Amino acid sequence: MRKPTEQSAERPVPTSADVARLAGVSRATVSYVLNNTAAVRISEPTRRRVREAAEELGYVPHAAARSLRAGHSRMVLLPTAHVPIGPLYSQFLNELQWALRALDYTVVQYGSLGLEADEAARAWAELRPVAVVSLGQVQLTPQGVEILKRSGAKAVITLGSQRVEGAHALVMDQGRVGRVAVEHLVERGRRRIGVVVPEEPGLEMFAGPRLEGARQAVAGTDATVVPLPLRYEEESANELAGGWRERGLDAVFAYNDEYAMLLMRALQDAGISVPEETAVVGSDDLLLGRLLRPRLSTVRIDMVIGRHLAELVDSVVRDPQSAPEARDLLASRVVRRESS
Amino acid sequence: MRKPTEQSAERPVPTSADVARLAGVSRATVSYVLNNTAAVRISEPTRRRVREAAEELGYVPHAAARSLRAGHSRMVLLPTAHVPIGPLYSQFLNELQWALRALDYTVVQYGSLGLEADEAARAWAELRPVAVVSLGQVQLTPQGVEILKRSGAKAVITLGSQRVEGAHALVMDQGRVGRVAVEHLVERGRRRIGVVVPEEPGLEMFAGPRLEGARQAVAGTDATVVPLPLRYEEESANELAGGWRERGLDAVFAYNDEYAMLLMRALQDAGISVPEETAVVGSDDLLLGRLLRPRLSTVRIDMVIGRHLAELVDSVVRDPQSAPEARDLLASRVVRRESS
DNA sequence: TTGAAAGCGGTACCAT
DNA sequence: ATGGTACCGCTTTCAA
Repeated sequence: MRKPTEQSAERPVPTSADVARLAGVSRATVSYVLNNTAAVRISEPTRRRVREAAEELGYVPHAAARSLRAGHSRMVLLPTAHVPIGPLYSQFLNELQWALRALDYTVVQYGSLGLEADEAARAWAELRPVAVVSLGQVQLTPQGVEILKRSGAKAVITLGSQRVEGAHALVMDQGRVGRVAVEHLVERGRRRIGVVVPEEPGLEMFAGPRLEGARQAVAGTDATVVPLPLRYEEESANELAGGWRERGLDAVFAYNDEYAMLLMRALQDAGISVPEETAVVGSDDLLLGRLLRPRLSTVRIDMVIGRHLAELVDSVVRDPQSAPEARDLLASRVVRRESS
Repeated sequence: MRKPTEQSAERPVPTSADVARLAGVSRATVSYVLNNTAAVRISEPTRRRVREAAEELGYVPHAAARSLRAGHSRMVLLPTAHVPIGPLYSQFLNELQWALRALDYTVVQYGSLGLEADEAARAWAELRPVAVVSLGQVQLTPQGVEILKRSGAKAVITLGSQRVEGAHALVMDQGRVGRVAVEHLVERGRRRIGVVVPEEPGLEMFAGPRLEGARQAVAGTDATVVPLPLRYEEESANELAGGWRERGLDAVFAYNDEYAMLLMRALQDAGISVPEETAVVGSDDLLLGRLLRPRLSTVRIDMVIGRHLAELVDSVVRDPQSAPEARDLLASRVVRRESS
């Protein structure tokens, strides 16, 4: 039985030298044993003594020292910021982390909320990650990319709507979400189509392209698109629903299912029938949307596969020239239910 | 104009020695200037030359080397895993990160999905964080805590239902959520009270205590509690609703608002009126719950303030004895709407 | 005001 | 089969 933890506060952190001393060998040997270095043969008894010494001391290698010596790390840095993320996104994030760990990378999310683009890039660069995968929550500039690469990052990959010079871009064509939604509404005979644009910060990078896609969908038809600012609050939705008839709208693409549910309720409370008077389409295919009456039509988004992206990261790390500069990885299709 | 990025792949990462050479000074001087070391006076012209050289080379200090030399880091590690997190949680997380950064800590989330408890603790320990704040998504054992402390972590703080020996515990009394919900139902005259227990993995640590709290609420009354396993799928909810009358239940605490919405819809589809025949209470006070008819009653949970926790982390780091060992930081109260 | 040099904790080359 | 040792990038005495 050992003394309680208060004492351990004083006890210095054990190093490989401590392990070596206890095992009666050199630091080199400790390193060989604990890393199973293939190029060198260590006798079984020695191996055991080293392992036991390490165990006894509670030795854990110092990642910083290791990567300092090695001249590189296997850290993949994922910048994060406050974006109201849905199940799609968080599932993807977990897939990605899992897949990267399987490839022996250390995955670290770096909360970068409130940092300026280049300031953030410097902060990341200090950690000398071998790769940075920006999920598009934090804006990355060409200078930022340059800083990272100068600091040894082999791969800088952006996953978002817009491309950044110097970075590998996985274009998630958010515009397509808006386009298929509105194409669907046009096919259903709708002509005056509202498109909800959330006012919450952090959503612009999704909302803008979706609105743009909606506009593309009506180009060459006699339908028109009307942007509809909306806060995610009942009051805001009621206000919007209040002036609905004056705007003469007969359909709305509501950004996503949550905004759609909010707006649909407000419309119904204002006496506007769905889908007869106004059709409603959301996106993300949330389970909750299926519980409404009428059931909510939605755009189902198939996110990039995490494993796929992990492999891309790995291949770019191994050979920066290897991978294509840009790809589109966002399949979207409408799931019609009852609200459209 | 510089050459495109392909070349920079070859260019070695600039070090403080490179800056020193370019500025025509020693590495020591570079360090003094860039860190604004107060104990030493450097002439203004020299400072300028150093700064310009650093700028020109795109120099970014190497965090690992710095903390290796310093013997400590200011990294706070937050283990994360796949828990379907709501807006409450993610807001809290962002508050915490923001507050810690304001206190000059580097906050890093470490995705630990699928790692065993002690395996995870070792992985974290390799990074030599000065503090680990476990949000309860990854189980921490006393051995894990010991490993971390031996590796120099000044503060190991757990935020969860159960306490771990050696760690500072911020007890989030999930039991209380179940207790107030069921107390409310008892007060409203209900006697056979179902408690939804989600079958999704990762939720046990919330679901268990909530059920336990529900049991406490009926102790000493003539009401009873019935655990109801439920998957977050329509089919599962319909099954549960199908056998509802045979169970003779007149109320249900549905774990949270999402499960509540799912179940309430299934109950209504099965011809069971809410709240007349069965009362329903969720938790988290989601906006969407207010859109249903009847409006969903819920338990509003006031999470710990991020800034508060950040200050606790800081004070424990500065003096491990300073802070109280445990506190309860989860206020919960029922918001009655129409479903109960 | 500035520089030389030691040392943080590992790893890997070169001897032995 | 093992040990000695240089070195990774940076900070910080101590001397000049």
